Amino acid sequence: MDDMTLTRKEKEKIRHREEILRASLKLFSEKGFHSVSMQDIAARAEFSVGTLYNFFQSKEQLFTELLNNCAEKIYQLLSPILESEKSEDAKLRTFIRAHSSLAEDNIEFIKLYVSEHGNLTPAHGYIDEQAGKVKTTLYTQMEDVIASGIRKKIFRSADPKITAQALAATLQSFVLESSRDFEKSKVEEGLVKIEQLFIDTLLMPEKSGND
Amino acid sequence: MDDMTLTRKEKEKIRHREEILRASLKLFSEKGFHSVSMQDIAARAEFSVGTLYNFFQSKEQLFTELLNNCAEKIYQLLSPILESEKSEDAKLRTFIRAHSSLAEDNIEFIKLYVSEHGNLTPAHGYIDEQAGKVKTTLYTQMEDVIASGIRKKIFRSADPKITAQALAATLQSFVLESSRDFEKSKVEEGLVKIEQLFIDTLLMPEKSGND
Amino acid sequence: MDDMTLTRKEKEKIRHREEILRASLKLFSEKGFHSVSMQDIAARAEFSVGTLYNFFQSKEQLFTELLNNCAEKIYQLLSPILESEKSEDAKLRTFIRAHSSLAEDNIEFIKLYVSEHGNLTPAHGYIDEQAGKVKTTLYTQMEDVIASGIRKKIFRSADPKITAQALAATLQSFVLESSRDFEKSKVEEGLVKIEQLFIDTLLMPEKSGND
Amino acid sequence: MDDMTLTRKEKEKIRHREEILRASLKLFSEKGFHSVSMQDIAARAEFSVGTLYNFFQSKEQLFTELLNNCAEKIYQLLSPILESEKSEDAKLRTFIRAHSSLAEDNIEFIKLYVSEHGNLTPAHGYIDEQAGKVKTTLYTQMEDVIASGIRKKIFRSADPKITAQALAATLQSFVLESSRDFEKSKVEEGLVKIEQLFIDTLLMPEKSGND
DNA sequence: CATGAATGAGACTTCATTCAT
DNA sequence: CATGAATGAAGTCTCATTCAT
Repeated sequence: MDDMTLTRKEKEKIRHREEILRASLKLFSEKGFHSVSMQDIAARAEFSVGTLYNFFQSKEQLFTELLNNCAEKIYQLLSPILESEKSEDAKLRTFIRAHSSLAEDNIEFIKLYVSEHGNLTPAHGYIDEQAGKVKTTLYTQMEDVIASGIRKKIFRSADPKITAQALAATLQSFVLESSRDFEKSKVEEGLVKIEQLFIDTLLMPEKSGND
Repeated sequence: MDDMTLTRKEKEKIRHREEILRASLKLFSEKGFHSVSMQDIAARAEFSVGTLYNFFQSKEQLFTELLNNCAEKIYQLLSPILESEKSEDAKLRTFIRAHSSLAEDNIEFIKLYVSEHGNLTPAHGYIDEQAGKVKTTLYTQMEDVIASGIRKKIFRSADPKITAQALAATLQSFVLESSRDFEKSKVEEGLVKIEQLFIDTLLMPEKSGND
Repeated sequence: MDDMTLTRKEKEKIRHREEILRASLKLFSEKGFHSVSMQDIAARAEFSVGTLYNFFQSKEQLFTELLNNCAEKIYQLLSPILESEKSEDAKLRTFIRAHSSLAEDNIEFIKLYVSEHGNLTPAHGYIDEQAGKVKTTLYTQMEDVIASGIRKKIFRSADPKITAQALAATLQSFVLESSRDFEKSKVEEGLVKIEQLFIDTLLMPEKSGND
Repeated sequence: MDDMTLTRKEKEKIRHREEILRASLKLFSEKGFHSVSMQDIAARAEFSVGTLYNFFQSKEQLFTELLNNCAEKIYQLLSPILESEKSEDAKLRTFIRAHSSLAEDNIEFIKLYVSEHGNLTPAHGYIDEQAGKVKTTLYTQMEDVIASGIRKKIFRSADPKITAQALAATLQSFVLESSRDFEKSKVEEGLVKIEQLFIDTLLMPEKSGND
């Protein structure tokens, strides 16, 4: 019982913390970092301002936490796909299609990420390591998959780095656009086209019969 | 004489306005909209705060003006290329390579545009019509060129909309990255690779000479 | 047994109270009243904030209590010296030398006392009666000793009040300075000089052996 | 005329700055640094809070400025006395008596200085150089005067450092006490007694007939 | 049109205090 | 008596904007 009491309190604390994070995410993704005040967050989370500071050292730290969560979720979704045991073209196809659920589940995360992307660019000094590392890691993994596919003659010769960047940029642009008014079927349709555009043209000509 | 005096005054007025815009652009592109104060701009432009308000109604309007200029310049550079009389593949190749000088000359514009891209998204209500229109127009023109190329069997079959978006996203991502520390030869090298990636693979197989 | 339990509990209560006071003293003397939060004290005392309020009505009351303890300790040390049966000059010499151990043992008390001396001046309304009374009492006792010494022709004629104030001010200034980095031998050396300065010159000329 | 206009504006600015300083001094000396808010100062100075920050970078800097002024004024009053061409005993007598006008004119300065003396002690890291330097300089000058007097056999042998410290502490204590309710005649009376206590007893016995 | 001192709303953050457990 | 999460008033400081000169 004593144990339970303790657990209950701790559970509450975690729940409260998550409520704050949820409220923050919503607001930040809607209006951007600078246009949301701690008072706004407090009001939306139905806590007092002071309580926010019992959980997070500062507004910036709260935002960073959010970014980290975002990056981590995306990483957990996408990285395993690129690290799987499938063939290179299958990996990339799955990778592309995974952006559908990513767009569906994490619209706010994506908005958040993009909403302050400018100000969080290395150029301005900000950007937290975690988010940056995730991005770099995913890019590298994409490159590796493409390079590996080329070595195995699954793909025709191309620059892996640029190809990875192009695919990533396209997907990001598409997902962001989709997040404006999400519609599952349309998104999947678009992703199929991206798949065709990138993967089919990458495949070696002799590898006929794709789709 | 009265006429001359007026003209001289007016010229000066225009020059002052441009000086303010130049100072603003520099600062906004360096630190982002919210981290630059009107006092900062006044100091950099070597005018008083009051003078800024003689030229622009508000900080936001000044920023919007800047965005418009940015969009307009980019439009003036890129649109003629897509509207020219060359063949579709030549247009796209030129279009892509034009991003080199774009990156060189308008690094600040680009940083500016991206730096507040999030907060200026339709979702937030901001974004000025002009900049939005430019983007839409360019996209449409790209689509048209691609569609036209496909119709003429210069390009193989592909979704023009998605292809345009992919190319645009890739170029934007690349130019932005290049703007961190610009180096002409590297940028051109990269653009050639983008050209290969997109154009060469779009070309009909019988069009020989693609890798 | 009930009695024992109660006593044990009460002993613990007192111990807890003293632990809080000890932690407070340390912090207040280091950083001053306004730069120490109840949270700081709670952390250092290894109690919760709420517990602090079970012992003390408010932060100010806690501080006042500390001042009282401080004054009381000093009083217990110094007053008996002035009230002893020795000759007047011996009393003053002992009084002066006692400031060595006072500086040694109560550096924190002294820092505390001085650290907020300004804000606790009658002019500001604060200062607790106890501490004020102690000061007044000691001053009066010093005066009395000096006056008595003069009456007995041990000391030459001088204004007892001013002399007492001068001696007190000098000692306070010296002890405070010593508390910055205490070194026993240096302190004692200084006190000897103060003794020479004040007592030897107070002694009647026929009292030989003064310098 | 153009010149006059400029001067008028600048004079106004200086006047405003001084008004803020005056208001701050009053409040700080009454309640101490931490118990006075910038709002308080703004209200008393009849300016807005923002205006305060047009003149001073921070609350602390405003306070420091005040301390500097204080220290400088005291230095300008006292240092010349110790540096004058008079005999050593005359210098010290004049020095002591000068504390009368010091107490009269600068009660607030003194309260200010003492009001936060604790928190501005080196121990806490604060204290501005200027004020510290003034104190050190005056102490050194006092020491020099005393040492010189001893060398010239005007004063009998004594430790110059401790004697200087004792005199300074006594005067400070006395002036502070006097500042509670200033009464010129009483203050001068007290200073005469301090003079007798310190100077007369310092004089060589054979130098009879003083006072 | 130029100036820049003045404004004051509003942002972030701290902390003494309370209260339910 | 112990706990510590929650509170919210209050403090410092910033900055877009105004207006008298």
